[in-house]
This record gives sequence, structure tokens and C-alpha cells, in this order.
Amino acid sequence: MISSDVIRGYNDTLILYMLLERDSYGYEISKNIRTLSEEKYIMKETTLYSAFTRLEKNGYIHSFFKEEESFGKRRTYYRITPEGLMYYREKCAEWQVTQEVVNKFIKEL
Amino acid sequence: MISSDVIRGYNDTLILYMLLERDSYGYEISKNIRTLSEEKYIMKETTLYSAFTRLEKNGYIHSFFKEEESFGKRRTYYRITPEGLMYYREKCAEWQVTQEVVNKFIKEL
DNA sequence: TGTCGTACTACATCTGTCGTAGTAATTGCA
DNA sequence: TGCAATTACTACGACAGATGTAGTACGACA
Repeated sequence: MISSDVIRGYNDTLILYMLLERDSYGYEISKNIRTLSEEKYIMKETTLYSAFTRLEKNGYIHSFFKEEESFGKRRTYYRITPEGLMYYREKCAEWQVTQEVVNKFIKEL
Repeated sequence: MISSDVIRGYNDTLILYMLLERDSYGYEISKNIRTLSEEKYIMKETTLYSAFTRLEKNGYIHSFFKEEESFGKRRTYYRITPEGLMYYREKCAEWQVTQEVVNKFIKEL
């Protein structure tokens, strides 16, 4: 299991990755992250939804309702914006640097 | 440059790494981190010193004064404890998992 | 004598994460 | 049909780690 402080600052990136292929909503994204990480990382609900708020405020995603399911379950779907894509790319680049740097401080003992 | 949220949770690990070889003190550790990371990560002073406090509170390091320089500059030296070494090893293992997981969400576009 | 580098400490603030709790609809199954 | 589990959220308060700002104090160098 991964501690939250480790992945902190990358939750947004994981969410954006999930939106690259297609629009999605909270629960689905949550499950997909869980599956893709092979159960090694489970994002808390509150973390997920507060990330949505932040991402939308920053213009990286935008929310909408699907018309074909307008009654009943009331799912909020999210779509990544061009700014979100740019941000995702930056975070990916940053991640490469981070890996290089942190690996200099890792020693097998 | 690396954002703080990325490396958050690993500041302690970087510091412990610096203490593996020999005892050291704030300023020196700070400079060594800077150098080893090739200027890609510069730990803020306040971050560094609050990490020392936390690490000592958790029993991962312990502080002392060198007798041969007991007057004058008053440097606080730190030494890693066996518990600190264990903690360091755990963080290294966790880091491997974190890399694996995050890399699943990284795509070159 | 004054500035720069060293070596800290104090304090208040911010951000992201988390715990707890609660709402409400839909689905599974007995 | 009835009740639990799952889905799909929202609200609120707390906390930890990082940061900004500021200030102290000593030594070296010019």
C-alpha cells in the first residue's frame, strides 16, 4: 500500500490520466485507479471529490451531465480540457525528473 | 525544478540518506542535497529543520554537539539511529512500489 | 566597519488529505 | 416484497507537512 504523502501531488495526475481516453465520473475513476494500480493504491472518496473541485477550479477539467441519463442517478461526468492536457504533460515531465532525483537518494542495504 | 508536493513525504528519506555515511548538520545536509540532486531540488530551510524535529521525535535520528567545536558556531549534529535505518529501508521499498504505480499513469503524448 | 555566508529558531498560514457522517437512488438476492 | 449492499455523491472539521516571513547571532573577508 502506498502512503498518501508519497502520492500527494499526483492524485490530480492520476485522475487526468483516467480522463485522457474518455469522459468519466467519480466512482468509475476511483475503481479504475484501484484496478490499474493493482490494488496498490486506493484513492479515498473525499480526496477524489476534492480533487475534482480543484481541477475544475483550475480549468483542467469540466463537469457536465449526460442527457441520456438525466433522471435517476445524477452522475457528474468530467472531461479533460486542453489546459488539463497541458498540465498533465507537465506533471509527467516533472515526474521523470522527480524519479531521477529521488533515485539518487535510494540505496539498497 | 521539483514542486514540493511531489517530494513531500520523501524529505525525511533524503535527509536520512545523507546521514547513512556520516553524521552531519543542517547546512551541510542542505548543500549536499542540492549538489547531489544537481540543483534540481533545494530543500527550504524551514522544511529541513522541521524535518529534523519530526525525525528526532520519532526516534529516527538523534542530535548532539561536537565537543571539539563546543564554543563558537554551535552546530547541531545529527546521527541516524537503528530505527532510522529501518525506516529508511521501508521508505526505499515503498518508493519502488510508488514508482511502479505512478508509472502506470504516465503517458508520453 | 559592513556585508556575506553560516547556522539556526519562531510563528503564522496554506494546501491536500483524511475521518466521520449523512443523503439518496439503484441493484442484488432471499 | 423487503432489506442489505453498492453506487454516487456532499458537508464539515481536523491534521500534518511545507512555506513565507522574520529575526538572531557568529565568523570570515575586504
